[in-house]
Amino acid sequence: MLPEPYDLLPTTARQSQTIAAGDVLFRQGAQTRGLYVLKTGRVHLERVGPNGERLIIHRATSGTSFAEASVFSERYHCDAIVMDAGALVRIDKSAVLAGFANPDFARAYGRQAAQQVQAHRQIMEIVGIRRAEDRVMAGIVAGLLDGTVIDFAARLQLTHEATYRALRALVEAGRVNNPSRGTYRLA
Amino acid sequence: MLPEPYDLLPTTARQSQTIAAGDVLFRQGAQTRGLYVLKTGRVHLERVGPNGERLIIHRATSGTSFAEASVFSERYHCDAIVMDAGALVRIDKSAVLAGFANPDFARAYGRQAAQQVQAHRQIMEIVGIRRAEDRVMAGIVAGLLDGTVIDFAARLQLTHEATYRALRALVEAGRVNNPSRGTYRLA
DNA sequence: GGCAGCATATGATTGAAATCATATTCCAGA
DNA sequence: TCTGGAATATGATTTCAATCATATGCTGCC
Repeated sequence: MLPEPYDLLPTTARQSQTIAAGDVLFRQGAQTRGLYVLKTGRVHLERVGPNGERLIIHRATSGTSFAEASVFSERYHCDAIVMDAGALVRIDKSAVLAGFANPDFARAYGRQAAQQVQAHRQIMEIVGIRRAEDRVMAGIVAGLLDGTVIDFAARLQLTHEATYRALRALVEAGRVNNPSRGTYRLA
Repeated sequence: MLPEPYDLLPTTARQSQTIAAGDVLFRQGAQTRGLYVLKTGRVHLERVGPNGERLIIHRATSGTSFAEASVFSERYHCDAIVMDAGALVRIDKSAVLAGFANPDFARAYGRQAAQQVQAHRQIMEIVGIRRAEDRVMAGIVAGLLDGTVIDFAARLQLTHEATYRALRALVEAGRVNNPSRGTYRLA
């Protein structure tokens, strides 16, 4: 099943496909066809700067959508390159645009987008905290430590080593519990 | 005038007010009334963690909206505290929800939100670059250096000193031009 | 015109996270 | 059951951005 809000669009709007490493989904300047929901694999969005510098705009991971803004644009403004093989669903631009005439879809879209913006703002606030220990603490308070410590570290823009050290310091300070190897929660 | 997409809502949905430092716009747990567009001043959104830790969720600045997700929620999930005096417009939750029945508003909302998500993702990618010089270069390529260097540094989550040094290094490496004091562009 | 405040700019020092290295535990799968 | 890979964990060293300090140019305003 597709994640919200795209599950509300007609099934005819979806095109599933498998992707192989190195595949190019679209290129900067190409006519937009729609957005993508990545089921598995990894996709990088890259833009080439005026002087040829390659700049990674976004790394899409399993279960997330990307190129949403292309729905409102004539041309893609970056390249989409498959890093790891997987599968995805393309969702037609026209179906999304038409979907906004359906208040249920529109509200679901709005809710989803607003929550995503909120989450991004919060992560950016947390990433702005300089001290690794404070950053890790804030990350835990924000509930960002759900999967592995390594994933958590990546979200915090810290190395996993620095994150492990900060976690240990927090445990030693009694601010965090470490009931078992690899699990941490607020004290 | 209100920024997109809220300019499309009936004027009856807006309530302007001035705000003083220390004012509390809403508290965590309070019934949601709507979102806010900040005209001038500064507002912090803060959440209190389970053990009483104060965590800044977001710093709203002039010309931006905040608490958009409250429209889809019964209760505010954070406190909104005025840091610097200014003025804002509150936009009724019910008017926004009703607005989604208008495809023009819905699409404008969708476009605005999608672009914001895109911008956030890009900034997060850039902030993830470790070397100050590379980060500053990426920031310039992304067009983030429009205002002052100090603002630019804040967006990059760097100190302005580190940013000035990186800029000078880039100028010396011939990758960036510094036509006049305080102005930098790609070489 | 002079002063206050801010952005720009750079030097010196410090500190903390990155990096490099290594060991252990856990789990999946041959 | 053995093996390989990944996550967890921590030590040693290095690097580079933060911090502290200071100077200058620019602008607004009294």
